[in-house]
Amino acid sequence: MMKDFECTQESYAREVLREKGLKSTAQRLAVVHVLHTSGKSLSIGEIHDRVKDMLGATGLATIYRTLEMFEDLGIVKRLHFPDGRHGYAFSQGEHVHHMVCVDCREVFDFPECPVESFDYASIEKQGFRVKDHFVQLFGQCVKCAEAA
Amino acid sequence: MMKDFECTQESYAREVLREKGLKSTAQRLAVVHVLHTSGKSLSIGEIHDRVKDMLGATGLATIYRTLEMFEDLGIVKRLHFPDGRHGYAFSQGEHVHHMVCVDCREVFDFPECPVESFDYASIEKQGFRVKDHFVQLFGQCVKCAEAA
DNA sequence: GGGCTAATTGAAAATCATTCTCATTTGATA
DNA sequence: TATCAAATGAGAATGATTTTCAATTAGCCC
Repeated sequence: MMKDFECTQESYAREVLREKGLKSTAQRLAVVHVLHTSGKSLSIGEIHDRVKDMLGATGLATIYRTLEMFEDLGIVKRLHFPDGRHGYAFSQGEHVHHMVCVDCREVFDFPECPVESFDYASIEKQGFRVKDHFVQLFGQCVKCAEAA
Repeated sequence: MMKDFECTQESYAREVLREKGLKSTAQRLAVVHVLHTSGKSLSIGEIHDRVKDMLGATGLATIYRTLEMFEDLGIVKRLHFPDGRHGYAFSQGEHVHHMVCVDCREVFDFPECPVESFDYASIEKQGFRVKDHFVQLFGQCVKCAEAA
């Protein structure tokens, strides 16, 4: 049973999945849909709930499996919150960092990478080879600032 | 019972604790000692094991409580690994970021902050007020590169 | 369109991580 | 040294994540 909530992001996901020989299941597309339409980052539980709203009974394990796979594929980005919890946000594969409103958890992208232009000289002097980086800004968005 | 494994880092911790009216217990100082002497970041379980080696029976909950407190006090830094696990590393309060060897988990500091010099203009145009940031580099250290 | 097959899923159990509770112990202060 | 709030240990409780396995389904070939 394949629902018709198709949009650009879902087509993109289908594409990536097919390239890797993975199946475009209703559950996987629903996860993309939920993340994409929400605008803000969501917890596993929130994603699970919304997918259940769309599809009916859905296993929590499937959500975990899907998100892990999507993270590997670069379709979603896992965010680390200061309190240790995780959030997930849609991400179309480009190199983007995120700033998260600590109040409403909405996610804003910023495409300029502060680390990319950074001079690694002192680090590489120590022989450390940088392969990846994680950057995330925390703060308050306009709406939450006004509400306060 | 107060063991005598005192060093600069433990004195520093004592200081911070006293300033806040908190007690310098054997367990707390042992956590500082373990993190400081290890050089690399440790998981909660590793810290627990090493503290037990020093002090004998110690509750895991105490380790959790201590690390949370130390993080608030700026004495330890919690690291987020790509696989979702957490590591803890000693940090003497200054603004420092970390690069972590993904093989041996050793932690290296880099005091220059790539985000500090970053131009927030495009972000602040959106009204987002940045309050904090998390930056972490992943890569391979000399030793692990040579071993490979 | 129907059948085949490997990939995927749901449900529940298992595991692992974290927090809570509360009786007991201990560090700091006088 | 006595006092007392703060801190601890042990284990239970909770929460998060992973595993297992039988049942289902997407993608493919005809």
